[in-house]
Amino acid sequence: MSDKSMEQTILETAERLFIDRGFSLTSTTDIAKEVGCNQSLINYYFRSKEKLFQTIFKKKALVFLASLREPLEAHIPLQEKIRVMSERHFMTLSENAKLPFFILNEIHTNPERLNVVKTIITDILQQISPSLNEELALEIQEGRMRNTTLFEIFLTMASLNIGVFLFHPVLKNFINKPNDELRTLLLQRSQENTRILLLSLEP
Amino acid sequence: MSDKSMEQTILETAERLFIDRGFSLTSTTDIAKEVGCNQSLINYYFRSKEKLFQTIFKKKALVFLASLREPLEAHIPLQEKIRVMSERHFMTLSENAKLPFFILNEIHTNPERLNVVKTIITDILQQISPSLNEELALEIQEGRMRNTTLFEIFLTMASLNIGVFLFHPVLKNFINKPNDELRTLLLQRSQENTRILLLSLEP
DNA sequence: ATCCTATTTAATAACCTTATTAATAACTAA
DNA sequence: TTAGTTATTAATAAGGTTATTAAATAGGAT
Repeated sequence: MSDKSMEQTILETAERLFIDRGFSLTSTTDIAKEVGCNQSLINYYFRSKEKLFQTIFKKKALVFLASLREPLEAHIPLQEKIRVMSERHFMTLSENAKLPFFILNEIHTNPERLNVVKTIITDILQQISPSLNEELALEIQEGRMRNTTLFEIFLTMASLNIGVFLFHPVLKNFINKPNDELRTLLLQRSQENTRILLLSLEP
Repeated sequence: MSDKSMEQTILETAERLFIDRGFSLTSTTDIAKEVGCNQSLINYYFRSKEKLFQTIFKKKALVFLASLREPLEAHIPLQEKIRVMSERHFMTLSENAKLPFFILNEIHTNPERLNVVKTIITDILQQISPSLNEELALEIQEGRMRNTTLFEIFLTMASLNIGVFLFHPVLKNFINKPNDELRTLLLQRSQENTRILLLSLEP
């Protein structure tokens, strides 16, 4: 039972509850009840509910954006890079299906949280945006791609990929299929989203 | 001051606060404070916070899906119908930019709320789905459209259009432009989304 | 065993919540 | 004016929230 430290157990339980119900609907009492410990133990280890949450939020924001951090093979065409990015993006989301809503929700209820996300995104952009922008400019100039911006490409990708997971609770109710078929449908949607994204870039 | 009835004032204030902060982060005390009346007046008129909320939620769910209820000209090609739907959809969203998150959030925190939305969607589908499905089948058969489903078309449309508004708080931070330029960008995005949607249907 | 430290619990202060009750105030009709 | 509604407020019950304090317990080193 205590092969995992209490601190770790609290952290993991808090993670689960925060992601499921959000910051404001998760009380430290709930977490303690779930862990099976005294409520004050949470303050003992993490000082405050807010601090505990911040730890988790940062971590999850990183996971949420992880797919965009992974380096891309340098010598493949831009189109291929975008395909890889979109597929990776969708993959990370399938493995963390609850994150899109969680992140969006917490930013919405407390705009301060945006700073964490902003830092991560800015960081990523500094890494990849210069070279991608250059490649994009070339593709456009050579007439191999539509005149567009990295911003638009990311927005399309994010909208298509995140959409599936945000609407999941609603969609589930309109697709009366067993869970494993739903997973197949999900993978198909990754393909379809990538297809649409690339299509949108054609000149 | 009391040219509007107290009941109406409470309703409108509750509407605003609920949409901004959600059900759980809006207390009846907050509403009363904002209205400038006693907290128990809210229960006097609406019996409970829950009932007050339900009234508002139903109304807003209808608005949220209103664009899909508007009838389509019967004799235009399916492609044109889809274009009109997408543009209308985006338009309703721009006029109710906070609704996508509001609806999604409330469904998430209380899945019971899904029933309201489900009823409305089922209703809409019964109205439009048979004829659209027939037209779609024909277009596919004649090789004028890719083999797809109404479900996928709606999912793509919703993802692209709703995405813009869900990410708005984040996007605003990365576009350092004045608000009126932002509005222009928004309209452009409607065009772009429609373009992508129709592109995705080409054979 | 004892002391020391780290962990855990119990008790509680100082809030904030919603719904109910009873007491006023305002208005309306006879 | 008076009686009867309707609208509004004050007071409060019953519960929930987080953070703090002090007390209890456990484990290890001496």
